[in-house]
Amino acid sequence: MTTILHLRAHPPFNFMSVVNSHGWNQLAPFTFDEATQTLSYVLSLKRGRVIELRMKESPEGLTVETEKLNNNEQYEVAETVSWMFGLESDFSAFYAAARKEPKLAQAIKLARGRILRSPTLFEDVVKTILTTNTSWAATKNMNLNLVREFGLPLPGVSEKRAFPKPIAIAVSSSTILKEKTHVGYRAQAIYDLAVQTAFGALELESLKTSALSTHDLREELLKINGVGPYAAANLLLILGRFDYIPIDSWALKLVSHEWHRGQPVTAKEVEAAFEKWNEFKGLAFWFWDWESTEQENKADAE
DNA sequence: GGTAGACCTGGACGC
DNA sequence: GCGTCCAGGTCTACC
Repeated sequence: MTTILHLRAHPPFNFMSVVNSHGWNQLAPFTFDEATQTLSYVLSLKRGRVIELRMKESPEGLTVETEKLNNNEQYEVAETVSWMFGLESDFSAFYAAARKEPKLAQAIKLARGRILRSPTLFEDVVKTILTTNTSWAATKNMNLNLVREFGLPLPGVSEKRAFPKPIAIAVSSSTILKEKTHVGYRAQAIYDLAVQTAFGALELESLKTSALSTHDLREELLKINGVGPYAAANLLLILGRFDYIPIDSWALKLVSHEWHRGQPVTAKEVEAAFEKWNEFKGLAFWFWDWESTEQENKADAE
């Protein structure tokens, strides 16, 4: 027996634009099946039951197929998936501002703007820390180790596991975390975050609906060990605040090729390039059509 | 406020 | 197969 939930999205909505909004779909416990265009996620419900969600596009939003659920569980899953996909988000103001910018035409056409989230901010902060100072391959590996070693298994399918609850990491130690997951020096930051979250010293999840200004919210994120300017900006994007740009080495390269003929640029020059987009700065950067510039450069070189 | 160096993993490369 | 080098953000100490 299965349960199928039909969830409506604030239009316009494009399922694949959310799935491909960043690399989260490649990080456990997410998996994406190209053949069926299905995004799966192993979810640990509040009462501890572990289920697998299989999400697909539908005419009005998306459908979620999972094991047979009771009414409370159905409500929890609907709320969780709505948060993960930002189903209630409205990007009309961004699209209006972007209408005259050819480099954002694709963003409007494909209803880009939503950024795939994890069910909890704890998971998104941990994953963001795992993206810092390393390659994408190492990020995927460290995250997979974390899920394998500390996540609860899906009943009957032990190789599929949910993302670890903070308490699962908090009752361990940073040394064990480091040994088992190969997260290196990041172990202390992840362990501290798990302890603070598990024992109530840090109300991380409340930041999802915080009334703080973006500046103050950023300050709160920067207080987390392991979260610097790049990670904070990335997390703000996930939280639906777009006033900051996550400037990493890749961002410097993109801006360098877009406006500075490949010459080295600084973070300030990246900021300056998107200054006019104000509260949509992060969105304009994230969904800018960088590819067309790369193609133009290639054509010029030939 | 700006800069240098340490932190750790994994991929690329040379032998 | 092994060793070396390098890329990648954050933090801390120092100027």
